[in-house]
Amino acid sequence: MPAISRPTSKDVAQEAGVSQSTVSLVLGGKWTGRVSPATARSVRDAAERLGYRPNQAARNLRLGTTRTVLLMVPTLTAPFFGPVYTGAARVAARHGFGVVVSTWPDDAEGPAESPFGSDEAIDGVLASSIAADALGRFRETPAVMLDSGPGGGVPTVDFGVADGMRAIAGHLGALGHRRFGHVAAGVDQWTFRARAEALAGTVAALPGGVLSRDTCAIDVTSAKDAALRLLTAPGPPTVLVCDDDLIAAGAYKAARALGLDVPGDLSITGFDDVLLATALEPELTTVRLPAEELGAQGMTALLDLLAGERPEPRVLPGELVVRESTAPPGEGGDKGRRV
Amino acid sequence: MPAISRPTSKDVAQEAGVSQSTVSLVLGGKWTGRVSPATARSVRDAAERLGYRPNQAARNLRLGTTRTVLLMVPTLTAPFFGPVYTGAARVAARHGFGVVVSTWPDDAEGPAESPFGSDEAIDGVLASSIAADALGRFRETPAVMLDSGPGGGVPTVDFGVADGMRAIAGHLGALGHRRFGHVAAGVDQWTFRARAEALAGTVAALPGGVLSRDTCAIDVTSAKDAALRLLTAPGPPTVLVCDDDLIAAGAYKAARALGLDVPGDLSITGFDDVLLATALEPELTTVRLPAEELGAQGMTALLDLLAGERPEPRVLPGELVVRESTAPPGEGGDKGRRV
DNA sequence: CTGAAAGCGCTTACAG
DNA sequence: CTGAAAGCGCTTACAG
Repeated sequence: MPAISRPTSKDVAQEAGVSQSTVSLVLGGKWTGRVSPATARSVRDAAERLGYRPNQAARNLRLGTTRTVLLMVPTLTAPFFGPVYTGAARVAARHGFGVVVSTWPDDAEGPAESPFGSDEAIDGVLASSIAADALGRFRETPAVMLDSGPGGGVPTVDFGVADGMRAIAGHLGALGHRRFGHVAAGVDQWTFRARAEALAGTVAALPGGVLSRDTCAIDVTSAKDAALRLLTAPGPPTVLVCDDDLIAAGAYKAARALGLDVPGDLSITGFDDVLLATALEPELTTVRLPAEELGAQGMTALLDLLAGERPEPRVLPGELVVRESTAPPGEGGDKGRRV
Repeated sequence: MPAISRPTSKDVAQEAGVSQSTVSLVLGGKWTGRVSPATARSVRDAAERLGYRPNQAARNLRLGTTRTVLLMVPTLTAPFFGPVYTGAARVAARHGFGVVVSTWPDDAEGPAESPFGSDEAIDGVLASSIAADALGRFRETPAVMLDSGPGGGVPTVDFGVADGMRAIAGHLGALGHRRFGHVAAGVDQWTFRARAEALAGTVAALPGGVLSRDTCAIDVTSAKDAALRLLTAPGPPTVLVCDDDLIAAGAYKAARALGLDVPGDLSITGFDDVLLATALEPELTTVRLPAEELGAQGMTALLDLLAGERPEPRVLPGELVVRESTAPPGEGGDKGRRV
């Protein structure tokens, strides 16, 4: 029950002294060569005067569209996806589109149990952090893949994670580190495979470089356990390269549990640069991934696709952010240890 | 462009051998006494067979609704609002509603510059963490206030923050603390006023209880500075009660900067229980606020309101979560200090 | 250059 | 108990 009934295109037509068709043509931007400039101007003035806003429901009904886009993400709880949604919703709103969110139905229950209205009618989908061939029933729907790697015959927007990881490894190598431990996310996604590969490559190219690896779930406790295993193995690493900031938080805990000072005894790096990175002590050296930009660029690409264009693949570079959790190896000795 | 044109109510009518009206009546749940049970059954079977889903655009046009609800929050960057949105969107989707998000236009620019489509047509608004009299142009729109305190003549859903704060202060008092420092959010919201009041009341009731207070923005750096001021004043507190978890992270930094062990030399508490709380070392004693539940209950209330009911005010209790950041005062002495 | 008309898919009086 | 018809507000051939 809207407070006051809004003006319709009919009202605008009457106010401007023209027909509804003319109003639609002018306001829809399809008037050049079909309506005189003077008439167009008076229609626009009338619309402005009345505060006219087209009724989307009527528009959608007529056009057979929904002006709704579905954003699918692996999980809602990771701090990473909030900004992705924000970015996507911001550009969507600018074009009169809404965004609904759904998680990938790997929760065993299957699509039917998906908490959100994923079976509602949509015009397109933004699929984040998933393999292109997992699109499933959205195969038929215009789609853009986010953070899922190139290929798959679908437009993509990705982060330059390999470059980001090389920047981290390079920074660490320059500091003098040779013994690397990789606390890897045990999640089968392109982004983590790319990180692992880039790290392995860079360490292998380093004279005397050695890399050990352990895998964990993306939560603090699991990460701490994995870090502990790496740190207590013979010939332990002098740096723990973590697949994301949350995992790095777990690595901090492992370090403290072993009485290791960060970065004196052990350097630690993250990935993503979420809020947590500066809340930790010492503040975390990490790679900033422009998550909001990912959502925004993804939505832009999807809108282009819907308009019949063929958007080019895009790569958003990450940025190495050096803070206080990295230092030359062994510098700290035992002085920073706590009992 | 949907892959295949979806079946309409006309198709269902034909399949069931009845009229479109009957289909609408049956599927709309308004058939009792107007359609025979046998007919109703056959309509439902036909709809099922065809996989019929009503066209929302047509429905909205006919009914004059939008099936869209606006969620307004103070800021999108705080980790607290993600779950609120999730909870709201979950119950909204169950009723065929969408949720759009907008932030309060305190960004100087005013409503016109609001990033989201806040001037799009909506059926109702969920207003979070704001004074009821700040509803502005949504005064006319059905609204539910979230986390904004009771009163204002609008249905409300709130957290039991006063009780939560009393639980924290009680826990601390039982541990033996008497000198309290309050690192308060310098934000004029009901929830923070309620926290301050509850803390002051509980400390005042404690024999020998004394309370100092300093104010900060809700970010780590500002919180660290405020904590530092409290800690370096004469007769410093033995515990820092922080208005939220992020502020507590700042307090941790202040403690480390001063060489104070947590909780040996100084206890610290937070509020909210976001992800950060367990990522910190030591893990944070805090009050868990059911943010997702706030969104869900708020949306339920709004849907009730839209259905013509008058939802009762609701209060969602917080839960004290005791972790490792609190201990009896002075226990640590100087042993935990770092140089 | 402009207008009259059809129709998108619903829901709801209204008539029977 | 059931159906024919109107109309929500748009956009787009079509006619002039």
